[in-house]
Amino acid sequence: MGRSPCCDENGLKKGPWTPEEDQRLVNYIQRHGHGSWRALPKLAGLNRCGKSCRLRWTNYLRPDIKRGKFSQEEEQTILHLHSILGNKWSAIATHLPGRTDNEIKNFWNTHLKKKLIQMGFDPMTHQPRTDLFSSLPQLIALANLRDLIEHHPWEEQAVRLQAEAAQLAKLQYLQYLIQNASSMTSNLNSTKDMEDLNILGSTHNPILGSIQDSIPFSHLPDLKLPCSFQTSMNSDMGQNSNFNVDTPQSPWLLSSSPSPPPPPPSTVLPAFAPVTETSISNPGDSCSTSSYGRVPSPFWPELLLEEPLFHEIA
DNA sequence: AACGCCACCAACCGCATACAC
DNA sequence: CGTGTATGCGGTTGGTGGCGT
Repeated sequence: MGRSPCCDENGLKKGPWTPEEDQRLVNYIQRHGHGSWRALPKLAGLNRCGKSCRLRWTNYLRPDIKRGKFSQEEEQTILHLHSILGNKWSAIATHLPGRTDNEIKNFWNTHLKKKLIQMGFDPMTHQPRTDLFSSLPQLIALANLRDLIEHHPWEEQAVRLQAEAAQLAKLQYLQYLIQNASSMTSNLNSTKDMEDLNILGSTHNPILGSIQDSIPFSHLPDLKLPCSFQTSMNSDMGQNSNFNVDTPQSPWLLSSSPSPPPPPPSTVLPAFAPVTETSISNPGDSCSTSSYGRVPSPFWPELLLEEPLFHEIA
């Protein structure tokens, strides 16, 4: 349990790498492999510590590194995995080929975290925040509406906004169901599931609620279900699943949503249940506390939960 | 043009874990 | 089994460039 000695004890160079240093490191590793990182700098003729060399290689020089902007798909994957794994950057990175944990961590801290906060979600829990500051974006949005409202009859505005919100909510939710249809087929096994899907057209949807009557479902544009989904819907009438439309957490994960939709009103349920210490496989890990341990909500898409990931969180 | 502010990201630091002896 | 070393990991820092004033 000892600690490795500090790198700069012997006047070793720190700071940004020069192209010459990069070239030396690449050349050496291509010829000999990295072997012992501690011995490598001397062998490669670098005035750096082994740790610095390792980081430079793994985060920058490795040939299989994918650089450039994160795609929408990658962004969703990170959001999804982070809601399950927390700040386990290396674990998240294993599901994003070519991306390093450092890169993902930076992307999270500079983009995704802010995005969630702006939307009023706690970036650590992925749940809607209830404190005063979290309400600021909504309050500002409301303030911006004031001007609009002052110049138009209030009722007319309210009805119009309500109608638009209802349309948007329905479209986005339906879109979500369709996009994840193939992965849900294993879970969509019951008449209950069928009912859950049909709830979009009912007048009892707790999400859409009373506005359903004023916005007939038939007003929505035609949306085609994937064949595989329709087939499974027609054939699967098995046992119950946990799929539940009453818990629509993290709706911004809709992949092609132009902008993240707001959290659904009136239905705020946990996206994941706290996990007890005993359910975590690695009790020695300081990150494996209940604050990090999470299980996915039934609402979350399953498509990214590959088998190795289940083992990680099991 | 000069300055300040801010976002981004490479690199560092320190702790935890794995493993050899 | 205890100790020391190597490596992995996550949090943080600091340099840099873009942008607005």
